[in-house]
Amino acid sequence: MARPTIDDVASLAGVSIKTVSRVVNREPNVRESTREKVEQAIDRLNYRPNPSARNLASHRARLVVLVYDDPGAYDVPSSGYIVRLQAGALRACRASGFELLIHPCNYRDRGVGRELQELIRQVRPTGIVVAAPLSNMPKIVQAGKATGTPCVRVSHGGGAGGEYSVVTNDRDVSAEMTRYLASLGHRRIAFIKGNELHKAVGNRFDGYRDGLEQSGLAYSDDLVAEGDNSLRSGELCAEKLLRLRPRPTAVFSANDDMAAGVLRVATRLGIGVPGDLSIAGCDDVALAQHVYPSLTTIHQPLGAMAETASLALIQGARGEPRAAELDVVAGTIRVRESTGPAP
Amino acid sequence: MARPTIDDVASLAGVSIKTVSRVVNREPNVRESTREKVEQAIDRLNYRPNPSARNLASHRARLVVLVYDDPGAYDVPSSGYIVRLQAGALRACRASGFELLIHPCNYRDRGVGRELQELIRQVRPTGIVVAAPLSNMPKIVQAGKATGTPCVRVSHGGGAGGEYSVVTNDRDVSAEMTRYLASLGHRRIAFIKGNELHKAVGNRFDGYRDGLEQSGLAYSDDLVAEGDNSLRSGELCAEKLLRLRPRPTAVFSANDDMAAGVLRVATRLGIGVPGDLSIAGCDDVALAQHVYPSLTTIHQPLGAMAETASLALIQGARGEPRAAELDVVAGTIRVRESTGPAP
DNA sequence: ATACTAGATGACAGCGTTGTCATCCGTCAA
DNA sequence: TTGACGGATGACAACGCTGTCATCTAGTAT
Repeated sequence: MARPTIDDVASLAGVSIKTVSRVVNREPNVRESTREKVEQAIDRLNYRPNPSARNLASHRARLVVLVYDDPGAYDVPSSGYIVRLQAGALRACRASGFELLIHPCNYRDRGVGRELQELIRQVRPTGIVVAAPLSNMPKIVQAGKATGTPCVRVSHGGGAGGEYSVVTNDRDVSAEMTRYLASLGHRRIAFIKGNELHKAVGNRFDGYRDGLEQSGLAYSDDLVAEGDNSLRSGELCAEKLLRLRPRPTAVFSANDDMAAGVLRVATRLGIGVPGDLSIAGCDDVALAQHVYPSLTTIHQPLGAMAETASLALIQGARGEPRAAELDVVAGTIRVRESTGPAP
Repeated sequence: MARPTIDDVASLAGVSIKTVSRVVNREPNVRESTREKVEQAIDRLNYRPNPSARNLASHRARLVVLVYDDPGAYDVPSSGYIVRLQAGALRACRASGFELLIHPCNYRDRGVGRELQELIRQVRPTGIVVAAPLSNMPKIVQAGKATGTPCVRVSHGGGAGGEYSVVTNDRDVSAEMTRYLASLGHRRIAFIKGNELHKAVGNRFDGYRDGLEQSGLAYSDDLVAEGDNSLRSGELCAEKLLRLRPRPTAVFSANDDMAAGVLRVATRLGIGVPGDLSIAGCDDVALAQHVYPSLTTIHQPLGAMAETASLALIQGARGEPRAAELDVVAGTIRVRESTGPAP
C-alpha cells in the first residue's frame, strides 16, 4: 500500500539506488542490461519518484510557470485563450513528469515585474513561459532574466530579438485572410486595429496591407479604424466605418471581440451579414462560434504554442540542444457564416 | 543571495530549528516572547520555508487539486467558468501558502475515476476540490474518498448528502428569475432544461416551477423543452417552442449557451428580442455580454465558491473546525438587454 | 605482463524540513 | 523539602532523492 521508494526498486533490481536514479534520470553510463533490469523493477512496482525529494536534493523544482494576463480578473470575461494555453502547457508537463504552476496576472499592475521575480525566487522553477500580451512587456521578460531563469515567450508576430520564442505567423495568415476576402469580390475592405500593447496588432495590420497589395487593391487610411481590443471599441469603429460612402463591404478586425462589436452594430442597423457586409475576426475565441452569424476568423494555435514553449524549457533543462532560435506555429483561417461574396 | 533556511532563522533568533518550525506552523506551546523573536528573525531574513522539504518531511503536499471538466478539450470552446474557478482557488491557496494543481478532465472519459485516483496517489494533496458537473458524478467523488483524501464538491443546487460541499442557491435564484419575467407581464414563460448529468438542471427547473407558482401562473409541460446544454440543442428547442401558438413570450434556459441558441433562432426568424420575445439564461458566461442583445442571466459566483471550497480544505488540514456542513454562495440576477415587458 | 583509461557502479553525505522523544524548568500539592 | 506535572525547548533521526567521489572492471596501449 505504501508508495514504493527508490530503495524498493534498487533491491528488487539488485542494484544500488544510485543506479536506479541514473536510469530514472536518463543519465549516461549505464549498461543496457542493467537499465532493462531497473526498468522492469520500476514497472513491476509502479514506482514514481517523489517530486519533493527530487526537488530538495537537486535544488530546483521540476516545474514550469505559465504566466499570462487574465482579463477575467479585472474587466472583460475571459475568452478561452487561457484554457487553451494551459491545456498545451499541461500536455508537455505531464508527458515529462513536470508540474505546471499557473500564474495569472494583470498587465496593468505596477508590480507585475516584482511579483513575478518574487515568485521565481520562491519556487525556483525550471523555467517560465510568458504568454502574449505579457510577452511583449520588457518588464516581465526582464524579471525572468534577472533571476537567471530560462524564459520562453509565446507571442504573435515576428522574431522577438535574440531570445528563443514561440510565435505565430500572424502577418502571413492575416494577409491570407485579406486575400480570401478579396477573392470573394470585396474591393473596399476595412480594418480595425487593436490595442497597441498587443504586438500582434502591428503584425496583423501589416498582413492586411500585404494582402491588399497581393490582391491588387489600394490601401487607404480611411478604411482603417483604431480600436482597443474591446467589444465596445469594435462597435465605435464599426459605427464610423459603416458611415463611409461608398460603404466598405468587408471589415476585418484584429480580434474577435471587436468583430463581434461590428456584428452587433450591423445587426442593429439592419445591415445584412454576410449579404451586405462580410465580417472577419482574429483569434477564434469561443464567442466566434456562438454569435449569429458565426464569425469567420483566424484560429490561433495557442495550445500548440504553449506546448512547444514548455517542451523547449524542459528539454533545455535536460541539456538537449535547441533546434531553432524561433519556433513558428501556424494559425489557420476558419471560414464560417459571417463572410460571403461581395454584394 | 542564497535563500535563507530554517537554520539561519534559528541562529539569528537564538533558538533551535524546532522552535522556528513550531512558530512557522503555528504549533502551541511556544512562549509569546520566543514567538516574537522568531517572527522578527523571519521577517528580517525574509524567510520562506522550502515547500519540498516540508512535503518530504511531513509526508503530504501542501497543495490542493482543482478538478474540473474542460469542455475546450473536446468540443465546445470553454466559456470562462474555468478561469473563474481557478482564480478563486488561487486566492485561497496563495493566501495560505498552498499550491494549486489544476486537473482538467473530460467527464465523458471512461477512465476519469482511475486517472484521478492515480493522481492523488502521486501527489498526496491536502485535498481536492471537484467542480460541477464532475461533482455530481459518484465515480469522481468516490475516487477521492477511496484514497482517504478530503474532497469538497462545488456544485449548483441543494445539499449533497453527508459530505461538506459548497453550493449555490440555484433553485431560489431561478425562481427569482421566473418571478422577474412574470413581473414584466409574461404569462407564457417557456423553459429549456439541460443535460441531466448537470444536477443544477433539476434545481433550476424546480426553481422555474416555484417561480411560476409564486407568480400565480400555471405550469405546463408544453412549455418545457429538453436540451443538452449545447448551443445547438438550444436552437432545436427554440424552433420547437417558437412554433407553439400562442407563442411563449419569454424563454428561460438552464444555461447561457442554450439561451444563445434561442437568440440565434429568434434573430433568424425575425422575432424581435426583447420586443416580441424575452430570453433569459443562466451562468453569465462571457458570451452573455457579447451577443446582441446581451443576455439577461444568472451570475454564478464561481470564484467565490472555489475559494470557499479551497479554504475549507486548508482549514481542515490545520485541524480547524468547520463552521457548517454546507456553504451556500448566492448567485445573482444580471438584467441585460434580452428581457423586457411582454408584448 | 604492466600501466593506463574510460565506463559502470556504489557508498555516503547532504538537501531543509518535521516528528519523536528527551530534557529542562518552574509551579503546585503534599 | 520533595515529588509530580505540564509547558517550553532542543537533539536527532528520518523523509526519498541527487551529487560527489571512490571503487571496480574490462579493454587498450606499452
